[in-house]
Amino acid sequence: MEKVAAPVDRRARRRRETIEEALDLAVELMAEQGVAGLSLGEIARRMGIRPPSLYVYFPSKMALYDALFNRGAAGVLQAMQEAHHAIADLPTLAERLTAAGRALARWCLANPGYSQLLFWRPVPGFQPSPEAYAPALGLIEFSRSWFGRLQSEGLFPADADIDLLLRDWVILTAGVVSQQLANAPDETVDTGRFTSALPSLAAMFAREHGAPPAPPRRRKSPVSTTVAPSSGRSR
Amino acid sequence: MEKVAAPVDRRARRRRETIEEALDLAVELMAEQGVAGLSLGEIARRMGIRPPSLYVYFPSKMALYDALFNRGAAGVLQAMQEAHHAIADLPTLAERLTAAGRALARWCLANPGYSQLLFWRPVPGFQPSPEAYAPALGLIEFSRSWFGRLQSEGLFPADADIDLLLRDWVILTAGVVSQQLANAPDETVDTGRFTSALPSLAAMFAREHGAPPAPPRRRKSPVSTTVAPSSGRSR
DNA sequence: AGTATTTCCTAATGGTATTTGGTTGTCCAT
DNA sequence: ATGGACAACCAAATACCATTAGGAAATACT
Repeated sequence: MEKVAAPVDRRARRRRETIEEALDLAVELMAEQGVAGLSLGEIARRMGIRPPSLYVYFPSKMALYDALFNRGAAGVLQAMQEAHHAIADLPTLAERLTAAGRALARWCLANPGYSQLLFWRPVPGFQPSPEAYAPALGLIEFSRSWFGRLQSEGLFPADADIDLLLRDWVILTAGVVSQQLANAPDETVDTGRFTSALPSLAAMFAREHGAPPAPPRRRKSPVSTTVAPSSGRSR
Repeated sequence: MEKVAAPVDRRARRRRETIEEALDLAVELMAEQGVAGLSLGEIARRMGIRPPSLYVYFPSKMALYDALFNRGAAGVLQAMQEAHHAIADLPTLAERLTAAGRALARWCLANPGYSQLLFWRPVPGFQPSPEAYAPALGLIEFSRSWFGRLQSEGLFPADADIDLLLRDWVILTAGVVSQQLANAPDETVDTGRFTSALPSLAAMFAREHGAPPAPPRRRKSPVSTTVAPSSGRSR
């Protein structure tokens, strides 16, 4: 009774590995064929097992979608958290918004399968379970606290309604990502015909909702400060 | 040989009616279950015929999707054209943009089945045929000419790039509709948590890209004119 | 009336998700 | 090491799906 150092079964480990393998293949398939193109049979085929054997690991296809939703949401959340280390150093509001939008767009274009599942509702009866939805809530909370920090730093007016700002910003980024994914999913973030609108959209949003840039001890604010290097400025 | 007055067969007429009936039922089904929930069997069941009989009217399910895409695109186009009769009378740029956005959102929320098919790409191998896509191009062209008219009227600066403006505006409206459809398709345009952002978004867009409102015969443009009741403006 | 065409059917094929029941192998305790 | 518990897998079967093939009935045209 001294087996000490193997408390967690090797079997449980192998099981988790198998589940991960199935999910990886599912993501691959979704990226190839879209969410609706996902088939348990094809996953099983690529794993070298028969379709019914997948039911050892997932009680239904919906459960697989649920796991995918969870993984996807966790993936975006992590990508955004990592991106924000660099973003926090950027000086202006417009630059930070642009960088955040680009980070999101980059992840979405790199993971179109996940993105469809997360942002559209392509599966008829599918509603993510609370556990699967948790990281999505985490992303919302993360974004909200980010906006809160921006407000604390004085980049948003102190009296602004953070939730309204966030709603509008989410709409903007959702529009960019949605259009890019639907119309030209193979373009890159840099050359994408919609993602390339991010700098000018962020600049617009910053001009509309940002706080005046730290009044530099003069009476009149300068006419032209250093804003983002955007192209399509009209005014 | 005097049958004169029946040039177009009654059979052709009945055929068209049957096709219309099938498409109507398909739209109904898409609205209920989403695009992926569409099944030829269910359409046939509701028509009172057997599934294979549908192949008399559509060579494949893709052809049915194609017809639906065509119908949907024609529907939005018509809705937007009709809406623009009233829109053209509105005084300010922001009001016109808001009204246009609301008209689009209204149609999309009323026709969620079509909307999914048109704006997302939920069907794995489906690419609309040129004929089916024609009215979608018509909508783009209609929007572009609308923006051109706005520019001629002086609501957009004369040197503005209409295509860039349109791209950004499309992104905005796509974001609103996409978020509303994905997260709360049952809310109305007026109470929708995303569609209700349209006025403020349109105002932001108008302030960013609109031409100054009819320079009142003074040398310097006034510092603070009567703009929309927004809170945080930076410049 | 006869003929061609349209419309609908039944039957069948191969795909899907899923359930059932059985077989093999792996692990653990005795 | 042997027996029992459990995991992983499979074959077979069900029910749905899109689709094809071939035939029967209705419809229109000559």
